[in-house]
Amino acid sequence: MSEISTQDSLSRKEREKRSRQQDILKAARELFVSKGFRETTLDEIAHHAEFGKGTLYNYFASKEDIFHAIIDQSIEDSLAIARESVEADGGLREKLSLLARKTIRYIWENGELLHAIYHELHRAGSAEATRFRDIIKRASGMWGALAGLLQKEMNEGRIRPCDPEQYVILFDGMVRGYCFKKFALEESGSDEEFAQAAELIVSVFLDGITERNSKG
Amino acid sequence: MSEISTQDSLSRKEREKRSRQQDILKAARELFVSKGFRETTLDEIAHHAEFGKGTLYNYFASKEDIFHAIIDQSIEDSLAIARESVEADGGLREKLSLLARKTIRYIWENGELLHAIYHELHRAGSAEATRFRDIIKRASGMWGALAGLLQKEMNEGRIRPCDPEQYVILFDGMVRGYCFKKFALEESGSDEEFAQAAELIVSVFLDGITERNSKG
Amino acid sequence: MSEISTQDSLSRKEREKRSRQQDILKAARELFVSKGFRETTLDEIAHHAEFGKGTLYNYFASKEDIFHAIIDQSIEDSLAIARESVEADGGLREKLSLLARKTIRYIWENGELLHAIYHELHRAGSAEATRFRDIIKRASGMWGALAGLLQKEMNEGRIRPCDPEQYVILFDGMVRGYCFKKFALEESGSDEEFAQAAELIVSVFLDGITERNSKG
Amino acid sequence: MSEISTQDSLSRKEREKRSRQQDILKAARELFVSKGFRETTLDEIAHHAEFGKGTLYNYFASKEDIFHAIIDQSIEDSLAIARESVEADGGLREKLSLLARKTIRYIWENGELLHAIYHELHRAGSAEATRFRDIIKRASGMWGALAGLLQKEMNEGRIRPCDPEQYVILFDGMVRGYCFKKFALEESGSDEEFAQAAELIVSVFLDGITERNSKG
DNA sequence: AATGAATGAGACTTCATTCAT
DNA sequence: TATGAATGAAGTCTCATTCAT
Repeated sequence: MSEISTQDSLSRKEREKRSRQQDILKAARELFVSKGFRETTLDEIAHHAEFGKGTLYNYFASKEDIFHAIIDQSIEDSLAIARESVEADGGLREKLSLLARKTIRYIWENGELLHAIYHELHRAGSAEATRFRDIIKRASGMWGALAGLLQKEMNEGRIRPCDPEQYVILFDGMVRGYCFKKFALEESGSDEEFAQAAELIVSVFLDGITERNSKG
Repeated sequence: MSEISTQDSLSRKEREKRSRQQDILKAARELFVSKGFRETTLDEIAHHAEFGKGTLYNYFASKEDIFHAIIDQSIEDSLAIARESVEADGGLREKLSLLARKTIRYIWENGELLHAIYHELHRAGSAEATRFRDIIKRASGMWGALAGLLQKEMNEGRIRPCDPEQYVILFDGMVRGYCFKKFALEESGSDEEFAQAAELIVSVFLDGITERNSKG
Repeated sequence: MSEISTQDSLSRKEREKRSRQQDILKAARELFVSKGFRETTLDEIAHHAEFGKGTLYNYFASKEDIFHAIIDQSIEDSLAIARESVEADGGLREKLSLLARKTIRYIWENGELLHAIYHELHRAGSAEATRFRDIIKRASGMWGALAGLLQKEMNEGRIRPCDPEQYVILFDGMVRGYCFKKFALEESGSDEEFAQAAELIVSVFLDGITERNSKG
Repeated sequence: MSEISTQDSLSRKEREKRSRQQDILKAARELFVSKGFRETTLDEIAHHAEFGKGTLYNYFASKEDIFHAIIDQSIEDSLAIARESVEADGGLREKLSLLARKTIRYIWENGELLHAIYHELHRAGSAEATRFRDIIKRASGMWGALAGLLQKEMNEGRIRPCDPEQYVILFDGMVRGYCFKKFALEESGSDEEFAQAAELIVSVFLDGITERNSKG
């Protein structure tokens, strides 16, 4: 009995701990999204999370630790988007289109956070290489499912043979290129607009920009 | 005659000042490239430039000023690459190919700096918006020449009608997407490799990835 | 009951905060008195207050803020002296005499601080004019009570009609003139000496220096 | 001959040196008057004097030295004012009146400089005591002539017996008190206004503020 | 477990002074 | 003699982290 109660207690404690962690991450994420990592102070995070500053250190070892947890979350998000799109109904074009739309929207809503992540990843290139190398690998794996899809199409001769990962990278690049330019210069964006951009990207990706109207 | 000597003297001073500025920029650039802007201290810049800390302030008003000067340089570089590529001999495919190769190489050599710039531009989104908005505009203008090229092709019915700037953005996105993935994960890169990547990008951009062998 | 305990707790915190603020002000005041505002560094204040440098910023927003708090204290002191003297028993001569004695003593004990304040007020003449203009006005208001007293005497024909504030300024000038000269040149001063000076000042103020022995 | 020429040359050099010193002092004084001593940088002085920064060190050993030279000048000015007033035609009342007017005007025109001097003198109280003690003594001596005048009147029974220096201090205090209050709160001042204030001060000094109309 | 006052290293910037030309 | 580029000590302020309560 005491065991069970202890178990329960621990389990409850564990659950509560997770819950508090999530509260903190949520608060931190909101601030990172709007101000960037470097520019957000622990005081702000603590205040926004409605905890004492010291309390944060009961859940995370350092400010960086909080950030890494958020990076993990974000990678999960991206992986989910990729998975959902690949598993959606329809053919390649539809899946790519969905992926592009979802990605654009996600970047739109998390722009600054993604940028902060990007920054931190880069910065790590030299310093804590190993740790971050892993993170990047995981993030890259995000495109694995899509690469698999392309490989299948390739096998069936519907798209040109090539390293499918390369294709994925280029597709991703177009999406991000669009977002960077768009969000750097304009303040507003509508779903409709994003859908149009997604169509253009998919269209260029699949068909290129060369006109092939000819044909007698 | 005394005028000439005066002129010479002034000119020498001016030249020396420029030279020192370049020395400082070079040192700062190297540090920014390897550590990022925020992470580089004035002490480090001064030491690396082999000047006293105070001396830097005879040439630049602030740490930010140094950074802006470097951004300007980099934008000039990029504009030059775009211009050279557009004005090169050959057709659209050759020009795009050249542009891609040059850009990849430039990013390869200046990756961290470009990232630092990108970071700083983003960070400014809210604060000193106006100033940086201008910088981004200038940097974007970089693609104007290329857009003009596409417009011409469009007019002659050789590529699908669309906002040419959009096309440029997607092309640029693919180039940068390739670089990001490549340089984040690998330490080495050869000209040959870059050339292959450039070909792939141009090929996808112009023709898409869909196979069109068939056709009786 | 829990409310009361909460109240107590809050009150204790608040009281402690005030107490620490006073500790810091006391330390700062001592240094300002002996070295002047500009010449006192935050490190010195922190060390003398036996706090870490950063701790000061938990209580005051800036070095200037500390100084302003001290100015406020000093103005309160002066206002209190003026009020007490005016409300003291006795006629005009006795009140003025008391005021002079108290003021001399106060200046004697706080000379350098007052000077530092004076300096800072002056310095502000051009820059943060508005803020300091207010402080000066408040400090000037200090003489309002005395001016009222003179006005009453004037109404009753006992002193020559004139803007009573002007009179107050002149009286104050004599007191400060005495202090400046005295304290600049001599290191010691006794209550007796101060009382004599006060008598002389009041005597000149009320009767002038002209001999009117004549009579019969 | 060579001796004479050398003498001439030295003399010319000496004269030129003095002249340059005066140029520098003039420039520095103008800046000190408008910005205070601490707040004026050597760069500003050099630029305003139209000399190179290093050149200043050929004429003065330090920034402080420049300031001391200006203090000396200012003391000379004050001594001159005192002397002129005492030697002017008329009786005591006229002389005092002239002195008050001249002093008010001088303070009006050199307020910030005088304040800076006052500040520096005070600051020295503890540090370079000896040097400044001398300066203050000299400055005090400024009132010697006036004290002598009062002594004479005293001897002839026209003013109440007392240490004449004390009287001078009080007179001076009234003048400065008026100026402080006036200049701290108002931006403008006319000669007429100053003359009225001077009359009031002299009147209070000589006759006090007590009404003595009556007398049966 | 929760708190937030305390800490102090470290960042950027200023400016009087020096010294090679 | 005149110059001003170079210097670096010193100043104010920030903030991630610790620790006593």
